[in-house]
Amino acid sequence: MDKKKEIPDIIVARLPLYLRALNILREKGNTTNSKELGEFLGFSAAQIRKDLSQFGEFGKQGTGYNIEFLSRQIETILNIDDDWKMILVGCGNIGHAIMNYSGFSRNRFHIVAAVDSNPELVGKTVNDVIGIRSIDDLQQIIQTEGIQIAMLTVPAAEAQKMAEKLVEYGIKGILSYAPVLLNLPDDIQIEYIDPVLSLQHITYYLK
Amino acid sequence: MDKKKEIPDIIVARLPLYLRALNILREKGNTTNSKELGEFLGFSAAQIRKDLSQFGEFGKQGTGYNIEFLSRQIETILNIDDDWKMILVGCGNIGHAIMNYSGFSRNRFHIVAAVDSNPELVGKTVNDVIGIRSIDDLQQIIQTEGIQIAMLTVPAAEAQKMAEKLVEYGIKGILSYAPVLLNLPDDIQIEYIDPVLSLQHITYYLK
DNA sequence: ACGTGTGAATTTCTTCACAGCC
DNA sequence: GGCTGTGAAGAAATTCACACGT
Repeated sequence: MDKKKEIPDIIVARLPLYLRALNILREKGNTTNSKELGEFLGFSAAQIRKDLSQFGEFGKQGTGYNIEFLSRQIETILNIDDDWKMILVGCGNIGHAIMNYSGFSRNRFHIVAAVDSNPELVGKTVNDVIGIRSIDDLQQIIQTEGIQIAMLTVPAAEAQKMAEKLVEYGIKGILSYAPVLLNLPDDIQIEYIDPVLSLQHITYYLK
Repeated sequence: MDKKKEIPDIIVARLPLYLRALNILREKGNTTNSKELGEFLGFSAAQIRKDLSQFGEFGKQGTGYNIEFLSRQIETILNIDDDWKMILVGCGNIGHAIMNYSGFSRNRFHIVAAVDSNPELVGKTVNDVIGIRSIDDLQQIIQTEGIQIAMLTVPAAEAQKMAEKLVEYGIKGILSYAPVLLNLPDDIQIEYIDPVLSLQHITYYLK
């Protein structure tokens, strides 16, 4: 969020979509172009070109973009050309679903630890891999494993306090499933997932 | 998406956030103002006023906004002043977590049916309320219950085909958890939830 | 005095259109 | 001929700043 802030966040947010499109287009050949990519994603060809040009010159006139090459470039830009360790904080319903979801590790995001404050859950193993540990071990886990990303699935009332602890222990990015706006230092990256907000957005257009 | 389209979608998308903030500010008094609301959400006071002014004059000079009144107004605008029925399509991990999540019905979004194509799941009851039914009953369920919203949690490869069926049977809004862009008629409202995209956005700013 | 609602100014984002290279 | 990368133009979103009602 420093030298990086030159590039508008709205553009950064589209890069993961480009990547996803490329992963599908890859099956149909080894090059693509801004028109095809745009049609696939519902953006204009010009926007695709402008966006990508912020980061370099990845295409060739007359030819378009080499899919493999462009994918690699975007992965590098997004810092996802290497593995990330994550900790899951809160092992209720959502937490369990997350532990059982293979999509994270398929994309190089690995849940290496899970904690919960409920003593009844501590010690249980989910998915043959992740053993739920006590929240008292939080600091130690984060620091010995060198974890930078947390997924927060605790009740709304506890989210702020827990997020502050995570930051204190060294977490730099939080994906929060709790329906509350977290108030944290500016250098902490936060993303929210709240399906109720999405539904409320949908219903505006219904009826 | 018709007469409504006068108002930019980017503004509509903020209304649910305003509502969420009001629900919390409610505990501290019965009026608020654009400055307080803005600080709470990280928006400018001017933006809050501009946004709300698109829909009416909800505030009073010198006083601000009555929280109860404003909440009701926003609920009406978003069409969430009444209950909505939803169907859950796909009862795997995410589907199960959704059935067990009370946040939907707390916000007047009720899962009234759940279907899956896996015969082993059909007949099972989750959360004492929802019995999983066969995907063959999809059309009949949607039409007899008059359901307009679906939550789609099937594998990526099946999402497009399933979404088309849902639309054919009368669904108007889809909240999709599948990591694929759905290609559907313009009058169908779609929102996506994909935590991997959120993580890839976070990592851009890390390291 | 306080704080809304709103035109006007400003900033940001998107599209246009074309020179230049494959 | 096809398609990129990019200044310039255009559109959209945000902020400013203030008249006006309470």
